[in-house]
Amino acid sequence: MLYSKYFAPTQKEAPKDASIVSHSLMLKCGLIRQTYSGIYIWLPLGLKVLDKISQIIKNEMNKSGAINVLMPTIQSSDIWVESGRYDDYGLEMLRIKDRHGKELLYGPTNEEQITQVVRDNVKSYKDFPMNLYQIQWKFRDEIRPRFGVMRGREFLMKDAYSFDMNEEGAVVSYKKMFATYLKIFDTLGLKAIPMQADTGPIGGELSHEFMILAKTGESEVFCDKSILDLSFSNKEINYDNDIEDIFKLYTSFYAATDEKHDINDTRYTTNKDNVVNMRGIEVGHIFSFGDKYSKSMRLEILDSNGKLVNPQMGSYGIGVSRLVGAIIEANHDDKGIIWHKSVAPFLVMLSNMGNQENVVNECNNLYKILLENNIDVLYNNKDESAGSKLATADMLGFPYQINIGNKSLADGKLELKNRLTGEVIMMDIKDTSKLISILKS
RNA sequence: CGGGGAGUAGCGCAGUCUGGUAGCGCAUCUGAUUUGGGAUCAGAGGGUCGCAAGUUCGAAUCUUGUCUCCCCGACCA
Repeated sequence: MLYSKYFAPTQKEAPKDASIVSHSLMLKCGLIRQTYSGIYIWLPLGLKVLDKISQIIKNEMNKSGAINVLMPTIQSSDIWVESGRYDDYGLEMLRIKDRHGKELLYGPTNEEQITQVVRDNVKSYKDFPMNLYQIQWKFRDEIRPRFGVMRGREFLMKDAYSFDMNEEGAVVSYKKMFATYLKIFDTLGLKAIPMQADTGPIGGELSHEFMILAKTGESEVFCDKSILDLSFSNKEINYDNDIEDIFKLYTSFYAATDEKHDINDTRYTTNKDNVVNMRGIEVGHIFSFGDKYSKSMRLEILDSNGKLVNPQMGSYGIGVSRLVGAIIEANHDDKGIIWHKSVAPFLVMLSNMGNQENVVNECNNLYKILLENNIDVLYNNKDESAGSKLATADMLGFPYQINIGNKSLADGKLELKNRLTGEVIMMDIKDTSKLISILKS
């Protein structure tokens, strides 16, 4: 992609409204623009990140056996009346009337909707266990939206819902998601720590929040330092064998949110000195809440004895749009964003460090070769100063930067810079196969 | 909702106290010279000063009302 033909409105100075670094960088780098309080336009660069995160989540969810669906953003109030939450949910729920006076709402979550779908279409225990998920926009009319996309009112969320015939099954489904989440965050290059959490208005008992430790985090958390040393090490999960071990390992350490902090927990009392009090950004939350909705909404399934039972359910959320902010919050320096390869909007920023004919020709050539090799490259061919191009490249923070200028060309070289490590390699400009193998590694 | 701050060009700001024909930096456009850490010169475009009413010969500036945004708190992916 040619930077001059792309739509990435960057700016040197961030709007004064941005109070935290990720928000500021998202505005400066042209990822988002705000339209109203807590509501954002996703510009091309930001949308690319959103899509990449979504794709990673889908891949891992699919591997776990979950099935992708898509439910509408607008829901009927009827099912919420049925579950009893229409009155409970309060002002956070955006209520709308259509032309017939029918009461609708912009979904803040989808337990009711999914329960209805399963109720209307599943009759037998043979279809269970079942886990349905979607990635869809939600709206919660937050009291105070803030921190950019970290607490927007409209936000993109992955929400999954599991259905089991009994509690044992529900626990297995829960642990599956527990492991899947670890894998997802690991793939995104994040250390998200599962912590015992409050269940909130959704209700239930088994509940973990996945927290990214960051100074700007909204919640106070307590966690055993040792859990930070655990590495998921990119391995694939064997869903038949690994689930229990993974769950046991991660829950053997003390980790809890503020509300669940329990100084009498043995994991805490025996290991007090190792437990640190920090702040965290909640990027995922999993619940198991039994028959709360299956009962109130009369979802009944025939078991193997021919008896009708209310299935055990769980719900599992990941804040997809929030993750963009959280990832930046966790990965940046004073020059800009440092994207992890898995979610970087582009892999490479190619810059011509001069407008001399030979420099431009070499850059054009290399650009063509990179495209032919399916390298996701943004080519900054703008007529601006070399310093400006370098600063832009650092700010946008793609994993690699390739710079070609008279200086490097004098030796027939190009400069390959790793944004994360800062390491710079001078490479023979003709040795494109070596370059491509590095970029693809 | 309580407490605090702010609305002037795309972004950052000055001007408001003390009313007198709206300014600076960055960005944008044209031309030239440039290109290894946010270039230089010359020129250009861009504003109903958040909105409304009032006071006044005259309002960005004073008065009243109103809307919006941001920060701290209660709520949450």
